Amino acid sequence: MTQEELFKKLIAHSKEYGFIFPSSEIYDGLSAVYDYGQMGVELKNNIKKYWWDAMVKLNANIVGIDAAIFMHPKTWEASGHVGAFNDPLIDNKDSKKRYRADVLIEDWLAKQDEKIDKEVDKAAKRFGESFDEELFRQTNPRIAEIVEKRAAMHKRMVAALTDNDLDELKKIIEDCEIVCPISGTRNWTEVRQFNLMFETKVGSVAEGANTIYLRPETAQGIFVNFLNVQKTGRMKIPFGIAQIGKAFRNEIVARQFIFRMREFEQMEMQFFVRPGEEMEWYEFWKNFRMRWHRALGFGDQHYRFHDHDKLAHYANAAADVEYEFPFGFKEVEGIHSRTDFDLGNHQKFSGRKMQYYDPETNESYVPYVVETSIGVDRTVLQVLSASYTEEDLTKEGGPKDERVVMKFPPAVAPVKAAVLPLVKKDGLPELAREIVDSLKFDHVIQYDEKDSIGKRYRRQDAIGTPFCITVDHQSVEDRTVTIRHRDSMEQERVAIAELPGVIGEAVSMRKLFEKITNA
RNA sequence: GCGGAAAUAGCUCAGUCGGUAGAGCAUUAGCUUCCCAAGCUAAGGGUCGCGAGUUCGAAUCUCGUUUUCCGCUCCA
Repeated sequence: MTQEELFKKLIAHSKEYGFIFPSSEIYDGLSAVYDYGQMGVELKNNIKKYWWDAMVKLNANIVGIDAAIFMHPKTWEASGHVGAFNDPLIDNKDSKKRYRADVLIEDWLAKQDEKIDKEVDKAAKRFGESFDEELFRQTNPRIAEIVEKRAAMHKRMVAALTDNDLDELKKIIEDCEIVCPISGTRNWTEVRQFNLMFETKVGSVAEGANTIYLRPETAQGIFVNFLNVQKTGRMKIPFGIAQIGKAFRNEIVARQFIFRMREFEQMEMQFFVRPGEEMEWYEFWKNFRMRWHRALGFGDQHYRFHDHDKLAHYANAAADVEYEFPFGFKEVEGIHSRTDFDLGNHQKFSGRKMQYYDPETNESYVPYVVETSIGVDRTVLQVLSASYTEEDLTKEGGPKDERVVMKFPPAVAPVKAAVLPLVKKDGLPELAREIVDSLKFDHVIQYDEKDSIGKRYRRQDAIGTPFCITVDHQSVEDRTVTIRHRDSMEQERVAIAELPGVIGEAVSMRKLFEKITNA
């Protein structure tokens, strides 16, 4: 089976068993937006809990917050999001190259100047010493024509950029007969605005409401609260602030299932350090985060670091944690050394001091920041694709038999156990219900009495339930049951009284945390 | 965004030459009581992605459109 086929099967499986649905499917769906179903939400919540506890509980110097999605518009000026991503873009359909529409027009304007200079040069050669350049420029009809058209186009461009009139920009490109420098054709797409941030209005639209944005990253909610948390929590540097929340980016191309969505969830931690100590903390968090990933037990060889050569405007070091998806190694998490870029800019834009008084060094300074930023949805996809397993169970000479198993780590599995009466009579269902009641306060438990026991095991395999508790006739007599293990399909007999302890231990996140901290 | 492919029941798919929409699995109810799917009976479930056009008549032909997948492109 190719990786591509595997990925398609994973997407189909995710929908069929209630993990992930296309958004608004009855209306044909909405491109690159997905909903989590009854299984998906459990898996996702467990992954978030695994992250939150690993960051906030295991590290005494990290606390959490939950900032609003709406933020003051100035936030995005300070962060650099407003300025950097507002360009009108146009594609050439033949060369498939993308250009800034205003740059294309400006290049054309520059070319007109060159044309004029050429005419002047030609004339200068022709007339020799008697040549009056000024007079020539003013009187030559060919030059006059170029100058007039150039001026008209320039005026139109300025107006179009001011009014943000994208159709007019396209018309100017057509009227100037601008060709693609690579393909040499005039086969252009429409001009589009490439602003990554979603806009909305606050207050009455009629009374000149303010434009605000859906946050394109959660990090800024932490930076603007830096002083609040530091002061009220009596935090001493180095310390971190963690947050899980939604962010929104209007990607032009959003694809690969839930890998790149326009609405997505991030788990971010900003770690504030003394300037000059950022590189050792950068290394610390790279390693800590890698251990978090590897503790899930999917195989260390499927994870790697990718160090960035080209750095973003805010960073002085950056690395990705990549996982080997069916479609190749892809970024799941980023660890960035963000310097004092964000706090420094907020200080500049807000006029408030974003500084920390360090009692050890007796100095005030803007802290440096090391960020760990992981995509929740990408991690869900990572866990889904790592867990998806097809097994051939065909016995010698028997009929063909296969099963699909989601081999989730028990700690993140959506359903922890299913309680199954072997038959639907003789008091077995009643005893099974009693067992469900004894476990349901601590775990998500399913009860199923429909169809043969083998079929029920397969249904639980498909949603990755690690344990099936089977109630048989012996159970009624001696109050024991069998636990059937998902991966080995082997069974062991356990007293009903021991079930809460056995299941609780097996699905606990404790073992994962120990792997992270003991390394 | 460009190019290619696809879309029929929850899933996998069939549907001939344009002539009243089908199967298997799944689901629900009942029977069966069997520790690793596919035993029996019955039932429910379809705007054939959507919108136009051609036609006496369109799941089928044409155009447009939406969504998905693949390649390119993009991705602080």
